[in-house]
Amino acid sequence: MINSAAPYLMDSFLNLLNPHQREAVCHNGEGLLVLAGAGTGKTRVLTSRIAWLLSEGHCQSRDIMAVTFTNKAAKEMRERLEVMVAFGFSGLTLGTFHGICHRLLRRHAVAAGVDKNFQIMDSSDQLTFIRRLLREKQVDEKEFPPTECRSYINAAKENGVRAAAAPVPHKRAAAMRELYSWYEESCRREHKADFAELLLAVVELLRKDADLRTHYARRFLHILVDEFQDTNALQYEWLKLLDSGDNHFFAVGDDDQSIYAFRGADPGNMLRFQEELRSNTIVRLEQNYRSTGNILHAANRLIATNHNRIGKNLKTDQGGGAPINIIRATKDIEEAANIVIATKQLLETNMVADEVAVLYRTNAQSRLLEQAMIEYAIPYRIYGGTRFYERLEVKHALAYLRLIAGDDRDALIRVINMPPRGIGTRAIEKLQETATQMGSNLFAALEAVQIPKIGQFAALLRKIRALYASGADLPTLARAAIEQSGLLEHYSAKTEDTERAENLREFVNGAVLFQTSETDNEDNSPLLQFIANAVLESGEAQGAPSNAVNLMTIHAAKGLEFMHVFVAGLEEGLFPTSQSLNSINTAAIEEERRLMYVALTRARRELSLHYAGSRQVYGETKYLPPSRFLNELPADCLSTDAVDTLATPVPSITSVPQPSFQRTRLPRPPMPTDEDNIPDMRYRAGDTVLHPRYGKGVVIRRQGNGDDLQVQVTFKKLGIKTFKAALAPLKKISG
DNA sequence: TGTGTGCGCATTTTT
DNA sequence: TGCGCACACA
Repeated sequence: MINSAAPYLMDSFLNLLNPHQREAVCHNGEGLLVLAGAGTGKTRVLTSRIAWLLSEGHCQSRDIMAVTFTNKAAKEMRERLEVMVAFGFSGLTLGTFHGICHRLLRRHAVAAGVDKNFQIMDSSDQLTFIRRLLREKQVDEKEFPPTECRSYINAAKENGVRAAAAPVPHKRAAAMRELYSWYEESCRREHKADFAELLLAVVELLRKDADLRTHYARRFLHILVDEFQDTNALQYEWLKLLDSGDNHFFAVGDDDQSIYAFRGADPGNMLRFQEELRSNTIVRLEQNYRSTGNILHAANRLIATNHNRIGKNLKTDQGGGAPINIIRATKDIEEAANIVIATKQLLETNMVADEVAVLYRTNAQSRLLEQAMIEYAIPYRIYGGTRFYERLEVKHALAYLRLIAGDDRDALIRVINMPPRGIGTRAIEKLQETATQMGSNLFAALEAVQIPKIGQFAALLRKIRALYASGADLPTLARAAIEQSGLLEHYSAKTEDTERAENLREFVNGAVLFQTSETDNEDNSPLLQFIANAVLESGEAQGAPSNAVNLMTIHAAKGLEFMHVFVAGLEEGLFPTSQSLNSINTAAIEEERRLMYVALTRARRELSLHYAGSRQVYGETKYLPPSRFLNELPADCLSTDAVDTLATPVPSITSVPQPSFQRTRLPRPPMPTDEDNIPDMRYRAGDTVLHPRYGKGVVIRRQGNGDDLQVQVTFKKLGIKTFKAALAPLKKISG
């Protein structure tokens, strides 16, 4: 059967690959781990692999599953495949972990014990849900902050653990577990699923249903996983459950780019994968097609400082290129100005704005940069804003659709008075009481309660639900949701809200588009699919000017590349963050270093690294020394200015390395409860200390250990003083 | 019911 | 320092 790329076409694609890439693409053994460095063509390898499998007749498209983390990555793979696989690849399972599990869960809802019409909660929906639950159970939100509860629940789920099985090491954990248990119960009762639930429910289903597991494990002869270093315990278990014993796993990842360990991602899964999923070969992709020699050299050297890594070295055929700049500013505002002025000069020499990026560690840093961009009239775009389906007005519109689809309590509360129709807290309380008296839910009470305005709302609800029952299509429903509800009118009336009204119209456009392009011909209604899609794929952040300088966190920059990259805020306490410096676990600082590695490897041609002598942090002026990462770069790829800059002692920590702690491989060492247990932790760079005579100062450097520990403290007026930590009358104020 | 005020908080966040 | 959220008020 011809279902794939014509052979001659495939040959031409194979010819584009280097020997290592080809080795991976044409791998014939069982499993394969591809260690793909930054800019080494990993997407090309993944897509070529699929094209090769099909063209060589190893399998049909329906036998392949390719999993990514982001919708963007899935989309990119799909687009590239469309070019490569001439005869199409319908039947191929390609999507995110969550997207694929979502489909499985809908298909096997009954077997999994969930309602077929379950609704997905995004993280903000989840928080609202938890808040309501806490209120219902009369739990003090001060004592159990909803966000902490959410983290607890998500972390448990991502480790594959239900409330019933959650460990209780201490009293608080017992309380958390009970909360988790209530949460599970409420989710079940109200047909809600959070993100992690999509995976956990499928994992549990596969755990218990051997037939189903065998079915899928046999079906997917080839399972390809992108960004394997980012998999968490639950995702890994899911993959393992799909192991039939003789299907083929193809994992692509880079442990050096693991920057989501803080969220439960475990790069150790790469090694586990090798052992447990029959991959006795690693193919290393080290030929980099992105950056100049200097940039790669710097990145290689920096990351070599990390102990806990599989190990690889990027190389390039390009020359050294421009040396890396390191630029010191006296203060943060000046740093922003330096970057923006340099950007302006680049643009004047015909650099395309899109090809310039300013990267930073924390979102808070974007403010000064943004101001400077405005001041110098440079078009810019900040990534990380509110995405389309996360916008307030769009969430309202979506809530109306949810109400059409079924009894959704949170959706009801959200829009019962949106647009305002005179239903206040008092009325809602009454509604709630009625529901309790009836021994039923809010929706039953809606029809029973004797409040005219609620009666009107109930009528509205009946009307749009009737529309659905009569078979109205998705765009009609979307239009009804914003028009009959009065939402559109409400936002159109306010001149300052024209953008919101515009977004609501865009919402309807989205529905029209979804209706026509809808590829997922499962047995679910387009309405449910549309809602789920909105949550799982909440869309681009914003449509800023098309050609603009890119401002984003380093996390957001992963996977992207730019001709010229500025990295801002390279200071101890900011990057690496003070939290990572204070951590007794070296894993934290290693993750920061990987983040730096990601930042460096975004640049194709030029790289400028910036730091400031002082910075406003939460209204306080902090004097932070330059980041250790700057000192970890080899001098021979830096500009001479850069070397001088680093050598200038302002406040200097030049080449004195921070005391490196013994690298233990303990997964999670116990957190210290009392700082005094570990005297070395008393003073860290960036800490604010109080001296009886000199006043407030900031620790900029520490040397030695135990009783010999010396700290250098910079005082606003007196400058830098050195103290013996054991003797000095210093008191730590913050850090 | 919408508006104001003040408190508390403040890495990173693919789904 | 700046904001987002919770609560108090008119």
